[in-house]
Amino acid sequence: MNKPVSILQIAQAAGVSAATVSRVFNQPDKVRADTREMIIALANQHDYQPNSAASALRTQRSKIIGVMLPTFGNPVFAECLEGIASQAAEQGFGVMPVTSDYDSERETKAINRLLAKGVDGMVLVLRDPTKAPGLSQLQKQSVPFVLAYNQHPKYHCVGVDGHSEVVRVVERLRALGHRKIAMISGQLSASDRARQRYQGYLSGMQSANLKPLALIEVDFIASDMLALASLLKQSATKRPTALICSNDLLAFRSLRTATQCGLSVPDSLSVVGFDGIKIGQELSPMLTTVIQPNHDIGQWATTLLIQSISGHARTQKPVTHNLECGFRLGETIGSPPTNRSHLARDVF
Amino acid sequence: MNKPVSILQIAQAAGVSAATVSRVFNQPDKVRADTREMIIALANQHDYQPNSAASALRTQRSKIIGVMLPTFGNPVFAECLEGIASQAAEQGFGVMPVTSDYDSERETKAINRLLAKGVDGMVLVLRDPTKAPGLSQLQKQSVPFVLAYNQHPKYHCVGVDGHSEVVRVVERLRALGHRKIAMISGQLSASDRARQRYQGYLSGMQSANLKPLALIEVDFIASDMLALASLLKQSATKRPTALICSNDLLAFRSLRTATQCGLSVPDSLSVVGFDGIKIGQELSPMLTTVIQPNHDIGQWATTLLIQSISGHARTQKPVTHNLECGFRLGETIGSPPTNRSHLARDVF
DNA sequence: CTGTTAGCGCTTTCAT
DNA sequence: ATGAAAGCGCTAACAG
Repeated sequence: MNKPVSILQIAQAAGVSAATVSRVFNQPDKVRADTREMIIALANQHDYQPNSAASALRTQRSKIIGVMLPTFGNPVFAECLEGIASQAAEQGFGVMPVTSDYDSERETKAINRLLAKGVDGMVLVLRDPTKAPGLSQLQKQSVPFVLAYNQHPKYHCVGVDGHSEVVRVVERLRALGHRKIAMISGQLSASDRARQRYQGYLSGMQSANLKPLALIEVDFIASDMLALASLLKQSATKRPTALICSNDLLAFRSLRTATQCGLSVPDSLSVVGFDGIKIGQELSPMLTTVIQPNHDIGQWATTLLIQSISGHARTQKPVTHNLECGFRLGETIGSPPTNRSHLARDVF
Repeated sequence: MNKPVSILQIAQAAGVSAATVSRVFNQPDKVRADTREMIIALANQHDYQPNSAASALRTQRSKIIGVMLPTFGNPVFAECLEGIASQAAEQGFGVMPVTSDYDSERETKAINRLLAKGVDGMVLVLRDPTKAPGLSQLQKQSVPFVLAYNQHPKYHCVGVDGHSEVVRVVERLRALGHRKIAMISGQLSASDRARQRYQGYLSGMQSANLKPLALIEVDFIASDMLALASLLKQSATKRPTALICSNDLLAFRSLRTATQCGLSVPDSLSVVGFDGIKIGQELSPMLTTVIQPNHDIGQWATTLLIQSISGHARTQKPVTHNLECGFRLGETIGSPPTNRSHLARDVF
């Protein structure tokens, strides 16, 4: 239980005052080169590290960024967190993440825990930015924050334009010849992302001059894909030929459901995901999906946040960054079965 | 930029000393009930939160736990982190995670960053506990730590007994009739977990009176599964009938490789994973795998760590907890193809 | 049960 | 370029 070295010991060993040692770490140019190097050498030699609590107390900055995500289990957020953490580390910040499990009440509690830990700012992935009580708390205490994957004109946001991405997916499917394109989503009420993607589906269908089909809304937690199953069990002329999934996890489930219904992908059903989580490309068939730049979203959000914290452009206007998505052309989409080939298959 | 309320303001508002307010938060029973409640009311009313930096400075405890993982992207560690974070939160601790990306040098740097942030202790997932330079640093500064998923007699460890779990897998496969059972793994040199599992394979084969096949060692980062592919392309009588994968990610790849080689699973090849990541059960075929209690591993490690931090049983002997694994009987294993059915297929 | 007192280690004017 | 001094907000003896 040996005590760590303090700035004073280094100062004494160097024959200077504590102030000088402090400057070496915080404003190196204000110290003559040779003294600086001597002090650095001494510091290394003694394993000296400035005490973060003392520095935080004095400067009123913890150099810690709070992060709230729905869960670490979804690779989307895990990758995002990686982006946040690496960018933060680069700038000398640590990261303190908490999860809300997609639950509004927990969001509020989580934000408060972060606040109690004295974070300098937060990156938040909210269920719904229009009704998040925690935010007012942040504003009252004027703690900077940036939303990730959310959209809201009044706050800093970093994410993707889910709307137009889904429009493009519809276009692609249309180009392949699909006309009966359905969408499956988690509960729309549970996230603005899901709503945005669904809106994209509607617009896309309209632009493509196709009739949108009823949304298949499933409880994300429960693994019941019954609605989809009963849809897929309809005759080939009635069921959709393509399915747009609001996220990759749902796409995996849909793939499995299709298999269980005896439909082969992509011959009898095309499936497209949204998220681009890496595991999708390891599977057979490889998932076709919209690839979100999760890591970059985290990085950008962090950069933006640290700018806010540092006070550059204070009382700045809210900024929204929508990053470009990629597209993985996997093995789960193809042309829709024609009547002929369909009949042929039945005969066979 | 309104200043947060300090303990002094609450004290004045309540007509007591700062010490009393402090006691309300730290040793509530030492304060008369009515004064305590009055103070709590006042604190809430003013949104008072004890300043964590000040408290950390004074007590020399940050109430933050450092966590080092290879990556957040692997659901195994993401789930573990969730366990750590929830347990930590329960005990009033925050968590500060960093990733090492399976790289020894980064491990050392990451540990130092955590140290610089003044964490009270760490949960570590190391590449190899026998040669981790960072650990000596921790011991020198007597910062408590617990290893997760690693095994080492000299340190606190929480994990699973990969050895005997794999032995059991071999037994299962043997019971199904398999005799040519191969194992595929990431680089053994890259983790003691991989080595432990491989040893389990060897023991298991020996006990089952089977001849172990050469380990298929793949570079985990590169996606080359060539070695496996060439093995699977051999004639049915030469190639293995079952494949034990050292982790689930490898299992997914193996499944894909098998498909690409024209082998159907489980008819022509049985595949077993290790990890039990959740997505495995959403796929078709559902992955058969050993389920590690990742969340519990995180929880236990954290509990143990906080005990060490709190100084209960100081200079205690190192403890190792190996938690029980589960088993998911998915759709990727079955009896090996018999000669008869094999010939039949060839003829067809 | 409550108050007084003395710092925890660092940063930052303000001098020199 | 460097030093002296004050104090960030809180907690833990020690008194009473």
